[in-house]
Amino acid sequence: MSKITASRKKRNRGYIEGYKPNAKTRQLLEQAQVVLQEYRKYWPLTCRQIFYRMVGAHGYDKTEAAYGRLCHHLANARRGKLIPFEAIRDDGVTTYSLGHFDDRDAFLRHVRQLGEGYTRNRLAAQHVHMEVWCEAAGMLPQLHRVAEWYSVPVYSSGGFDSLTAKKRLADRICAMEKEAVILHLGDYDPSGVSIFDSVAADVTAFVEADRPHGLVSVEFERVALTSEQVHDNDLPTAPAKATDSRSKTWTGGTCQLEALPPNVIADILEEAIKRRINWMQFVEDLDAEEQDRVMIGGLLPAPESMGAV
DNA sequence: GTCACATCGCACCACTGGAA
DNA sequence: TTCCAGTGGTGCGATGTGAC
Repeated sequence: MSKITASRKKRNRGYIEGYKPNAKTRQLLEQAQVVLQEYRKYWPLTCRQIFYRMVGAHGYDKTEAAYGRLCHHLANARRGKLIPFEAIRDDGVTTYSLGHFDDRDAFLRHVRQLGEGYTRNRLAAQHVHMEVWCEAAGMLPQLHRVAEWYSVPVYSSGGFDSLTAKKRLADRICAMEKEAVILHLGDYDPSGVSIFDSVAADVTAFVEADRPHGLVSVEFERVALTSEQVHDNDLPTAPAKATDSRSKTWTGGTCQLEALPPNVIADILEEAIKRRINWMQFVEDLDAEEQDRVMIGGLLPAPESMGAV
């Protein structure tokens, strides 16, 4: 019978108690903490965003090895409680939540909360339907915070490549029976631009084939990242990979979306949404929403009927 | 020569695990 | 602590293969 022996070094599991990084790592983590504090409002940041801010603000090496090193230390620092878990987003988890309740009172409380937080779909009466699609799934929470006020849904382009997702998008647009605008945020590189163009062509073809009438159309707007934004923000670029077949027709450098500071991305997106909004209609909807909320409040179960809340 | 289909290597991202 | 190779799922363009 073989004897199981402990390996020379065990991988970190759970929290790292008494985490004491060496001086060089400590300096790296301090820089990361500065970036996290600077953009506290935009948490959670992705590792890529922290990386690019460190490249820009602290002269950190812009290499894949340096990025890997940073990810490694950020993971340890979170296990070591030096950096809060909620500061960084690195998950790709898909969740199926259950619409189940502990008991009747829990259900009634839920209904009351829903009513109190009632929000109208502020896009429903607009002449144009909008959606935001982003290549980096980790940035969705930041983009959602901007788009939520306008009832603009945010999607990850992880599924943008999928034929099913493209058909579903076309179906949604046809069902809306009005103009649609897809605001896209992605890297400035041959693959990113090529995928954007092919998706735009594919969805447009589906919409044109299936639309109920000629007023239904779709426009794809590349909100970020553009060559102008790379230039205007003096972003760090890298040459296009020679191994990528699409690089042959590409001129100039490439740049990751995360190289743009979170506040700049938020401003760019908000400006793109605002440009399409009919403000008179928007204000009318806000007024109607308030009236709806009062009316719904009167229909909700009284707090005393739900036991202790 | 043309077409359809298959295959290949690549991109994306945040790790993970093993070795040094 | 650092480095390297690998993982997951999908679509891209380029190239190869076979049928007509």
